[in-house]
Amino acid sequence: MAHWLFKTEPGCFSFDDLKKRLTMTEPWDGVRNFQARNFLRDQVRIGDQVLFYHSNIPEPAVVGLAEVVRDGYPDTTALNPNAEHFDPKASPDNPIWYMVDLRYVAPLKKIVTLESIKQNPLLTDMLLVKRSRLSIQPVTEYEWHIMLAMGGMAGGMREQ
DNA sequence: GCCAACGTTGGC
DNA sequence: GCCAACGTTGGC
Repeated sequence: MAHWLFKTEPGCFSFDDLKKRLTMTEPWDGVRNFQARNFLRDQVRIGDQVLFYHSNIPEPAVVGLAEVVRDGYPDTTALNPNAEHFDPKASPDNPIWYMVDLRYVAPLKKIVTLESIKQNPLLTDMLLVKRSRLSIQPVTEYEWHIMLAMGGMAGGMREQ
C-alpha cells in the first residue's frame, strides 16, 4: 500500500466536494501531465492512501485524507470534444490519459500548510517542496507519518 | 497579477 | 535530438 499527495485547486474541485460524494466514488480526471499520468497508470492502486492538497490559494495546505478505490483507467474526458481537458490526440485505442477513483476518508484535525511543511527539517526532501509543480506525487512512509502527526492524526485516523 | 520554474511543442 | 519559443502551474 502506497501513499500519495494529490493536488487540486479548491475552486475547481475541493475536499468538501469530495465529501459530498461520501456514498459514491469520485473520478480524479483531467490530469494532463505525463509524469503524473505515469503514476496514475502504473503505480496508483486500490487501497492507496492520499493526502488531499489545496493549491493556488492564499494558504496552500494539505486538508484531508482520501483513499484510492479504483486502479488507473482511461480518462474518457480526453475523448470528449466538449470536455474542458479534451485531447484530440487521444482515442479509445490510445487513451493517453488516465484517471483513478477516490473516496473521502477524513479531514485533518489541523490542516498542514505548505509553509509548515517547508519549515519542518524532516520534510526537506518532500517532492512538494522540491518539485512543486508535480500534481500527483509519491509520499514515503516516513513522510506520511510525519504529515499525519502534524495534522493532529497521530493517534490513528478515524475512518468514515 | 507577477513571474520563476518547468513541461511541451515543433522547426531545424 | 537539440533547443528556442511558448504555455501552464502555483507560490507569493
